Amino acid sequence: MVAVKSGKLSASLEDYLEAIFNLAGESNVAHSKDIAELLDVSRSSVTGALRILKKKGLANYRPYDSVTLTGAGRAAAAEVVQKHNILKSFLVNILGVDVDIAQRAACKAEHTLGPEVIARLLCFIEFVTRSSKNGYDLADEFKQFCKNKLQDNRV
Amino acid sequence: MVAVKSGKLSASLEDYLEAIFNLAGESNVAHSKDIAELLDVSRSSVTGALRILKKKGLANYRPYDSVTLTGAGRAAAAEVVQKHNILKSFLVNILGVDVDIAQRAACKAEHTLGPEVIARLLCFIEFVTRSSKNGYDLADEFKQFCKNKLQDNRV
DNA sequence: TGACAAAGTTAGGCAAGGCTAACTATACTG
DNA sequence: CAGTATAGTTAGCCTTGCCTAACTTTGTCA
Repeated sequence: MVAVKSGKLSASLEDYLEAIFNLAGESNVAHSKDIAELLDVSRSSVTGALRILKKKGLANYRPYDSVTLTGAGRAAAAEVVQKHNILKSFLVNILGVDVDIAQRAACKAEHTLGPEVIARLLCFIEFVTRSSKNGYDLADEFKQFCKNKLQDNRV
Repeated sequence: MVAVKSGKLSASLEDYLEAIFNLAGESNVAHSKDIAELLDVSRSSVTGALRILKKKGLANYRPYDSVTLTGAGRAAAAEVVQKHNILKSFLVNILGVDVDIAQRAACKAEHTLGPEVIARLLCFIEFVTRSSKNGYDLADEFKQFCKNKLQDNRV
């Protein structure tokens, strides 16, 4: 019974997980300092978060050492990252939202949308991809449509 | 200079505004008790929130009296409500998400998505409506596509 | 090898937002 | 009009999550 699914994680903790996941990459380890910089947070806040993640069985952490994620931690992080990517892809590739704005929006919404919504969003992306292969470029059609509309309304 | 645009509101305060707006309806007034019930929060939390909304010039509030929104408050609330409705409409009518799940998702995401994203989402809804008038029922096509997909993945 | 810089931790504090319990005001009803 | 139920408020507390300042550990290099 290693990986207790201890309830939902806060948005903040998910951010830390995501940061560690992204920083770790191949090497598998992340450093407090980099986490702090990535999340724009003080080093002491990182220390606090790591202790909580450890307690929840999501991170391997010992004072003054670098961090790795446990299996459960990696799974949880991967889920968040996946949500992020799906959201961003939808926003950029289908809605045509500016990349930076989409990035920021995805960073927030990734914590609020449940699996049902994310699954359908992913499905929708596939649907659009499929239809573009079949000769109907929905995203592009929409971009045209949207350009006029948004122009009218000065948004 | 009545309506100071005093920075962004927290998700919590937006929830209170939205609740008051929805409860007020025609009558224009809302009662603490109903706000508390709607938001599933204690009455004392409502009192605290109302004092803040008053301070921000968003609510007309006097102890032991019912609440109304100021012009600025109504505008801010309407914006949140609009985001909510756009999101919910997208989730239900295009993605085919279950109504209750969509409702809950919209309640959260309404606080995190900026005007650029919302504007495009609205535009997308119009786009889909338009194309259905032109004989291509995109939402329905997607529902078919999705049904198979999601079945396969047991989501 | 020892001194210094960089990384990490600890202590203490703050703000937001929620809670319960106890109190006050209001309003309804006999 | 008195008494009680209901609505609203206040006081005091808790949790989350962040901060700064001061301290400790680690690692590097002269």
